[in-house]
Amino acid sequence: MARVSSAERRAALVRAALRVIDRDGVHGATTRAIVAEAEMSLASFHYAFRSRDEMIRELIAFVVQDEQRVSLEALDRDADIRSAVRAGLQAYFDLLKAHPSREQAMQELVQYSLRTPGLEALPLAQYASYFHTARVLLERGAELTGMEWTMPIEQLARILIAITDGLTIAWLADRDDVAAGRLMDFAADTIGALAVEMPLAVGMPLAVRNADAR
Amino acid sequence: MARVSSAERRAALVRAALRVIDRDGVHGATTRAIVAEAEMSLASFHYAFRSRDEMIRELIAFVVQDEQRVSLEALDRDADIRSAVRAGLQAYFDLLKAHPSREQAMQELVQYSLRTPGLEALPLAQYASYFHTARVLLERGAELTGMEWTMPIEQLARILIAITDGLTIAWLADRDDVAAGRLMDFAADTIGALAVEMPLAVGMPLAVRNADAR
DNA sequence: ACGCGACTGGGACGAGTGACCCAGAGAGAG
DNA sequence: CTCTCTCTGGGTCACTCGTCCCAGTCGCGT
Repeated sequence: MARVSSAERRAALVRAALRVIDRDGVHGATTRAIVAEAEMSLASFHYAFRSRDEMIRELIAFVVQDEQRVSLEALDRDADIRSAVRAGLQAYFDLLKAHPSREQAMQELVQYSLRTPGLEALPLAQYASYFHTARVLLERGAELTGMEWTMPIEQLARILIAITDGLTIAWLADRDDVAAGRLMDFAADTIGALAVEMPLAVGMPLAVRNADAR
Repeated sequence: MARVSSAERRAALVRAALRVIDRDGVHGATTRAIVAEAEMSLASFHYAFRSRDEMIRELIAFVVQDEQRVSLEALDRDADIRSAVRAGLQAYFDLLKAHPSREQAMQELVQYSLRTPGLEALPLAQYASYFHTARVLLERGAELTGMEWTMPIEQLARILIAITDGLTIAWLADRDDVAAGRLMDFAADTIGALAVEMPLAVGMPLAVRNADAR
């Protein structure tokens, strides 16, 4: 094995652990499975990390940051807010269909953290990040379509995350694409109905504003 | 240990396993932990069950049946459908607050089954049962308040379950009672708005037509 | 070029794990 | 009462787990 810095090794181990978790679940992410995936020796693991939990902690931080990045990139700019929300949900759902075990792993990580002494605080941060991301998405979506929300955006963000989570679990259980589609339709209709046209600013017609919003 | 029938022993072990899972999670439900909780010997476990997985299988069947019973008993008969839905959600949320780890365990069981060869089909049955229960609750709720649903009840049931699951995960992560309350308010408003007064009718043509529409 | 210290590989340890086995206890049938 | 068959207790097996140790190695600064 080539000699690399401890920091690089930590990152490589976290990436390898993610692949293992994706494939075999959190339970299957043993130190041996991880170092095998990373093609390292067991000793390298404990040279880079004090313990497995320390690695899990770093892994969760990485995942949270990564999810935030991905979903912010996926923001769609559709004609109306209802379509924008629907497209956003569809984008997530396509991701779920493409990598079901990855999304399942995210939920497993929450469960695992909640059960593991010393890691109880991580889910709080994880969900704070989710809510923040949802909030940013909703804000940008409204901005791009010239609308504004009639409900505090924190509440909207929580609704969106709840529906996304619920959609995920149910779909993982029964893989019913049609039902998932209907659920997303409903969510988009409902959330879309909570936006109203932004009052016209002085000297700024709607068409212009829409054009600028790109 | 007293001599009891194999069937009783199976039931006792399942109940003990549920207590262990409630306390320590699915991961902590080892055969030894379960027999210790049930105050039996390890041999009794493998006399009653061929394997741990066989016990888990029976446990999930028991849990699904039990949840259905409990939620059907909790049906409230409030003045209007919106309040009825809100009260139902609150009843569930109170249960969640009283036994957080039990609801977490239910989700862990889904994740575990999805990851365990031979148990992949169980979540499908579990969610079919959830949807059925939600459906019955919605039907009875509408009936008691003299309303009828303007959306196919299967879709409504899935919405209700999704929101409940999403509510559960988020609350388990951040324990924000106020936000959970607002989410339930929103769900009740939204779902309540999908019911209309049942037309008084000799022979009730609309209701009959709706019933046929299945 | 060379020594030092960061890094690696293989092996080992102790605690658990699910599964299994067998001698024997004891309740119920005859 | 005695026989039979279900059920029990304790012990054991093979295996996996996280963690640790130590001899050796190789890059880097001097």
